Amino acid sequence: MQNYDHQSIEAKWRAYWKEQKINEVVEDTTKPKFYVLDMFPYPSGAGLHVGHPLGYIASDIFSRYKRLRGFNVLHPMGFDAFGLPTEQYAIQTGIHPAVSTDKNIKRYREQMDQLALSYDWSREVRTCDPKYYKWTQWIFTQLFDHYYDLDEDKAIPITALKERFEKEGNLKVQAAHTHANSFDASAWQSMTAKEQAEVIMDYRLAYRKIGYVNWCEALGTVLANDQIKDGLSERGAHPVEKRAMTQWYLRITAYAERLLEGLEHIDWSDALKTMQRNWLGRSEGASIHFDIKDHNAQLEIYTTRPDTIFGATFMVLAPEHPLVSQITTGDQQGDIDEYLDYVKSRSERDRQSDVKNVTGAFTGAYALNPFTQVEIPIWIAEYVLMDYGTGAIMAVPAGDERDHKFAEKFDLPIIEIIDRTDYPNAGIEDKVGTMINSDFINGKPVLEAIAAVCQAVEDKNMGKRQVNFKMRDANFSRQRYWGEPFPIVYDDEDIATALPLAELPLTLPDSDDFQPTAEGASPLARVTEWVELPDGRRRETDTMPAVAGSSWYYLRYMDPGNEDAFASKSTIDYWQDVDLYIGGAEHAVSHLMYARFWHKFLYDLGYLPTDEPFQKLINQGMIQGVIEFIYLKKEKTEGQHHFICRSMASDFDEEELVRIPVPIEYVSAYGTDDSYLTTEGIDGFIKWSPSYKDAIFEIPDGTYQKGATTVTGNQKEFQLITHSEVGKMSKSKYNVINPDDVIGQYGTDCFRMYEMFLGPLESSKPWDTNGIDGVFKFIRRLWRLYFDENGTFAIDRITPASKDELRILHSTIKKVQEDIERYSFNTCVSHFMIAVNDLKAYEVQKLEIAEALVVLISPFAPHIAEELWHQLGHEDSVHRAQFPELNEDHLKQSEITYPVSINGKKRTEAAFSVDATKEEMEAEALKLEAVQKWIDGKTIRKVIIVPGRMINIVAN
RNA sequence: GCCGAAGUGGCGGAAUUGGUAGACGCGCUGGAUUCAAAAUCCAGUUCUCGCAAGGGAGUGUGGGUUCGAUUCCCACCUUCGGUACCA
Repeated sequence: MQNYDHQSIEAKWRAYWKEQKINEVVEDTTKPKFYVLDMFPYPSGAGLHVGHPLGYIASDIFSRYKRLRGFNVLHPMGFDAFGLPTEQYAIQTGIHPAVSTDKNIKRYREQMDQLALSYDWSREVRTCDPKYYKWTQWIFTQLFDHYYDLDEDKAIPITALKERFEKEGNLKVQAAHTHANSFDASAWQSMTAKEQAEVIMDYRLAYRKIGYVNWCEALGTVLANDQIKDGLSERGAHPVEKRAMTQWYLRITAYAERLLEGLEHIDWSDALKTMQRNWLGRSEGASIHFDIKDHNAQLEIYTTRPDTIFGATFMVLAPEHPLVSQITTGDQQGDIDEYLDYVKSRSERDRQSDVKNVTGAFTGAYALNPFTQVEIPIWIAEYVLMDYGTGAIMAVPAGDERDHKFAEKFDLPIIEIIDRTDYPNAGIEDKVGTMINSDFINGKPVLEAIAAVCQAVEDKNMGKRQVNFKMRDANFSRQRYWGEPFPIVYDDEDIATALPLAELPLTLPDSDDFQPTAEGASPLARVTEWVELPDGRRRETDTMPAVAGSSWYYLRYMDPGNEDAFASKSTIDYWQDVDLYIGGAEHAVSHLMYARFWHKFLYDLGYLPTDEPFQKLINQGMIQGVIEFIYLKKEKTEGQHHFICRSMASDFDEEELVRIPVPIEYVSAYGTDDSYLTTEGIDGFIKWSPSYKDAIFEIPDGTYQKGATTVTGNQKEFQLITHSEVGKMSKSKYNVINPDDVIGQYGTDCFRMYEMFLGPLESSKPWDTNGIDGVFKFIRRLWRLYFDENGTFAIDRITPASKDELRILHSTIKKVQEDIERYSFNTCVSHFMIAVNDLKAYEVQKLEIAEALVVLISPFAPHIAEELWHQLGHEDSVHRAQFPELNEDHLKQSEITYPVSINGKKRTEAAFSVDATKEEMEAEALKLEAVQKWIDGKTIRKVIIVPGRMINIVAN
């Protein structure tokens, strides 16, 4: 009997598809479009592991399915090729990032091809390619040359803003900005060019300002907030400190409201939307001005609880607040200076790791409650952050937990302002209860009180209602080599200008020194012939972060070769936006937020027809690995490392042992509860890690050292039990499973179907090769449906399919179609198994059934489907076929078997004709022997019959 | 702490609108085929009582709604993910 030979068949069809350019797609207005996108990978040196392809396979199945349904499908892939790891690798090895990037991409490409992912590679993009980053730079120049007008609620050219300043100053301009002062037309006209440039800078959507940045000394660069974990750099776990630097920023906050609102109209998971909402962190409240006793300056605070103003017993400024130096009194100067020193000495990590500890110092100054003129002492404390709100708060110990702790520690008064006797379970920050001790709002419920105070604040000109967002403008500067250079030059007055399109791309100059300079400037600063222009101007030396290139790559796929635009109007009008986007949840905030921001910006400029880039988004789960550890005693035995069996670990205190990860190839029964090392496994481990070559390995029955066993018990085989843990697949845990190995053994079709069969796309699960045999068997069984026992292709082309065969086929069509549409690929695989198991009852398959089944399965197992399709006599590819049409008539049955329950518990079954009436069924059901037995001696209260579903008899 | 998701056999998981809980696969048990093995095929497999027929229990825990709850409501527990002095 001829068995399915995946090696030769898969290779044959991959070559055929390549030659036929079957995956290339062009705009075709006669067909509806569908855009399926994967998050493009960062090509790391490690290659793909079995976890990466999960999303790629799912999106590929969906793409192939949509093609069979007559859609013109755009399904591209590219590489997010700028970034820190490649540069770190270059620093360590001297290999130029461009060289290692090329090599890594080549490897990724091979692995992806092996998975038979139907990407149109003629559309590949790489963010590090000058032809690509020309347009990344161009979008940056557009951000630089626009500001956000709040009246128009969109981005407007800076030239229009200059004209308004010329005519009327900035008094009436409603715009997103960071400029502190107001000026009229004459003030504007009397400014120097440099002063004007500085004002304009504060309005640009891409702007420069001094900011406190996360500086990582060891990496020599600024890090974004999401590159920091627990106060240490995500990469390398180096300490991070705050440092003031002039940096480029993108004014994403201008789009905060639209980024929030847009979430209402896209089909993303609630979990993801909530994450974005939390990140945006919208809050409604009021900003209120407090006079300062004996000072001209006013103190502006932001609060979400203006109703609690009569309970404000002290004010707190952030230590960096500019007023601190002005208002501190002579006798408090010492305290304040001491506290500021303390704050400076604390790293980001200290601040985060001990939030319970309350600290602060008194300035000696007093603010005046704007309603009552009561004097309120002004303190400074770490817990108030300079870059949120106004960097200052009114502290209400009775209404805020942190304020309460602070008041207790420094013995400040606490005034109860809300009577919550009607709400015994409410917390002190809940917006329920009735105001007390609160002047004109006494007796009002909290929500009314908030409104009343807001109104009074505005009426009396003490401040205004205000909406705040937690999200900050993003730092867009990196002091690195391997990124897009900023298309910006400075003149001798340090006025920044963007390069015109004609001068783009500004290519990254070649260099072989990737270390940042001692002052923390980018390595580009060393390339003086590049930095210094002949006319005396100089270039920006920072580069853009990795998020730049990934914020718009999905648009470039529409028209990747275009040299005159990031994509032509006609291709954008055709492809519109992404219909389905699949990728990991690790990009839930930064990448997806930035892409949405850039998309909305380009929409404002009229380049895009829609204002959201990704209509449907799915986060695929992670495929985890099992990490195997062995226990090492911290204390050496007779100068030797001493490992012990897991079964002995409970005899020791936790502090006495360390867990050492072991590469999984040495472990027997890998992934099971009782995985262990044999003496061969130990030998392998020692060879791999020679520092343990003389180590002692102890099990309850004996020891193993330097190749010799001392077994005291009667155990036949030496088994050192390991400790298993599920975790991320990672090089450092030595638990990476390479898809190439699995594919080599089982074939791509099997691998694809097995990854889908593992479970729902969105849930994380550990990789387990054990189950793959089931899918492998299924594929061979599928193959055998088409061959007789002599291995000859055998299909009945004459006999029409029976009713039963048609029912099997059409129920499979129905289920597969429905399940693909709801991205439930694991259940599709089950349905295929059921179909093949059912059809096996027929010795020879009928043509009609055989053909439809091949098409149905082709998105999942493209190679075997293509082979069978050609064996069936087709010249063209199965991937150009049509999805079989569902005919519900074949699913209709003349009889339905009903479960019959008594009091909700199923007791028996009974078959009824589909057109039996309820009355007939009820009468028949009551006559059933099994029913009689259960209702004997009881009264029938009710009989419930749901047609097509079930029968329930209620009796007692 | 807050927000989100999820808890179903020995294991991965299924049950789409409240309607036969455990599809499909792994594993396991027994059998057929074979000189033997691989491969393949057949039967069984939630737990529990019982030789069987047939009972009882059962979807994290406790309650509720309903003729009927894995599904809806309330409270709690656990796990995972995100986030954190955000005023």
